[in-house]
Amino acid sequence: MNELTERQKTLLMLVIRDYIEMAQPVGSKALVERYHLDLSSATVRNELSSLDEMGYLRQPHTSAGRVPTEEGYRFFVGQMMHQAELPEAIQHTITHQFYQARPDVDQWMTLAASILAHQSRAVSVVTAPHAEQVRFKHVELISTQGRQVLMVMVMAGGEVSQQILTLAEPVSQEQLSQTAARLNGVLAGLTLEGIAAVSNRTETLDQDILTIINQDIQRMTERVSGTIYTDGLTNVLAEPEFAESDDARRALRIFEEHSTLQDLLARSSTNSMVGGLQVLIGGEGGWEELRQCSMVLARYGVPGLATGMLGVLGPMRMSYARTIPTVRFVAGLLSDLVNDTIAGE
Amino acid sequence: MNELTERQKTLLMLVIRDYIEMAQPVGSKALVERYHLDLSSATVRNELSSLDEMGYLRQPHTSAGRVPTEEGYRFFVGQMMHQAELPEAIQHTITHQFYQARPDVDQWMTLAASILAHQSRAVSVVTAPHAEQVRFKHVELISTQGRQVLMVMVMAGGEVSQQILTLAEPVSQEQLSQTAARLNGVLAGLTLEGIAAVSNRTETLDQDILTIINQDIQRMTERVSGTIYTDGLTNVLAEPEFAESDDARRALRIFEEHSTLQDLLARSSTNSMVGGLQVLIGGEGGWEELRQCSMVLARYGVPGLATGMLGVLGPMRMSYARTIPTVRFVAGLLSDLVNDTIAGE
DNA sequence: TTTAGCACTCTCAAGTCGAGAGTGCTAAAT
DNA sequence: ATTTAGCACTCTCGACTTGAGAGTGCTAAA
Repeated sequence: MNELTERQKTLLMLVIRDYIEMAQPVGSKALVERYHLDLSSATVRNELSSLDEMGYLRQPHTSAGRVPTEEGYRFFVGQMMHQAELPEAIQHTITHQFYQARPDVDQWMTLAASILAHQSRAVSVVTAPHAEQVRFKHVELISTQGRQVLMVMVMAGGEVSQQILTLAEPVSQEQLSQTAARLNGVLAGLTLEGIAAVSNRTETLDQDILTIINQDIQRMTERVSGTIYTDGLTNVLAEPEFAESDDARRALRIFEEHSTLQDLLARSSTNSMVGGLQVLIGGEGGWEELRQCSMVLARYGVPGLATGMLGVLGPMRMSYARTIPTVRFVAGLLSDLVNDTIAGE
Repeated sequence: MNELTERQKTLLMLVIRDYIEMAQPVGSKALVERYHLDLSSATVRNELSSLDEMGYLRQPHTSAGRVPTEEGYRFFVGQMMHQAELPEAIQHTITHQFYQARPDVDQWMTLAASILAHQSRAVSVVTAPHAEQVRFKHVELISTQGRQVLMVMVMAGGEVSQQILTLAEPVSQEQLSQTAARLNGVLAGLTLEGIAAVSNRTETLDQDILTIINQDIQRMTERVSGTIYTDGLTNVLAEPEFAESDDARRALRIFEEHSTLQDLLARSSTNSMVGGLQVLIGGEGGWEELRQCSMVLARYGVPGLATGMLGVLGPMRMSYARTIPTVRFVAGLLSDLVNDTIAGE
């Protein structure tokens, strides 16, 4: 495969930009007119023909305009990656929104998903920060009624798990508080193995709660990512490529079924570093249903302590120019938040 | 408007049932054949013509079959309401799913939404239980790093609110625990007014936290409903009436924008009692975007203490026969759960 | 009161057709 | 050696036509 000339590069960029905007095959004449090129349509035609042969463009049918191939998009994104920076005005707006949101992980995640969806006009996904090494920090037991107890457990990474327990017999709030205090003392900073090793024979109540805690931490340890937040599912419904084919419907279903989505993210996350951006074009990474889609993914957080992923899914001709800088910026912002609130212990 | 004869009722029910299933205008001949009626198509034609005049059916155009009007659907639902009961097998399956879920409100809500969406093959919505009278129960302060503190607050109704505080200066976990204990003592059982009246001059730390608690409880008091959970957004995408028109897209957007949805539910909830089912046909209640849709809504919980809503949104020709019993059953189930875990204090 | 028969209406899918957009190729121009 | 003009050719798309099919309302007979 030969190197591209400067002119070919420019032309290729123009074609793709145009196609992303118009969603229609772009022809030589239209191209010359719209961008006031100092070339005749015939010349452009020749160049497009070369780009076609080299695999960057293709024709939906003889004598239609050109449409980018996956390879074409890949080139486009490659060019875009370096330059694109989110306009300051938008940066400020976004920062401001986080600043005035209630300081709570759940709120932040919802907000991040919402911002990504709006900016990219596509579907967004954000996972809450999750620690590779789940570590006990604090447990609280709150009596609600007779034998019902609300247990709130906080992990070192900041993850919170709550559930409702039913005890064998009613216990007073004083007793519960004492139990919680004892457990907090014994379990502080322990991981799954550490907790499994603790044996506590003094009180049967402690023993019972300990079992629950153990199960809970096991569950959290086994999880590959934090809770998933999505937004913008309805954005892509307007896109022509999603109008009819039920490929689209299946693609969206993936985003509703969080378990599948978790697999998808887990698979992609193996080769993504915090700070780095990953663009999967045409369902790269072998996800059949997403063949017509692209994803822009990033990992955020503090490596080793707590990280999460965020990204955007859209049609292959999504606006990378808007999406890539936004994903990068929000990832940075969330990293800062994680760093400020959770890290540094 | 005259009374309907028995035969007209039967015919009307058949037409609607057929239309719900087939999504196509149903004609006299097809009706006779499909249901082996002991009538000629001409007779049926006359009856349909009457039903047409009475406003239960209408023709999309001359010489097409009949389609139910909103009035028709209303009749259909009225008939259905009493008889329909969820098959025992399904009741067991659902109960079982709740039984083996993790005992946590968040899980229950997600599960309820998922079950409703699956059973009705439409969009579901569930709100977490919310108390009309928000009442303080317990607060916990957990130091995470330097000046960062995680505050977890539990209300009498079982609602939980958490957020991250940034203190003016670092405070030890001991101090935090003492503050929490003091506040728990003073605030126990108080509502918004009660808390506003408390003035606590002993410690500035207590004062600061108290302010936050006050704000937080205010926010929760002002809320009209608990957190919203939805599922099945992609279900209705397959429906023919949602295939093209962007009415559909706007309708779905309502379900993504939780703030709008909250208004919608609030408006509908005024005239709905716990235990009672409400069916809104054709966007009754003046919601323009939902003109082509129907909703089946129910309120669950313990009146006066904590209640929530749940329901299903679908095209007007959704399967009421499946949806109504499911909504009713799940509402009952959630009521029991609320009753078991939260009430009886 | 019900039914058979009939003329009529309207939709829908298939087929036809011309305009328009785009291409590739060739030969002339720079 | 490039670039450009010109031209024949191809393919899509919307407009239009047409015939089959489904359904209706009406009338007259059972």
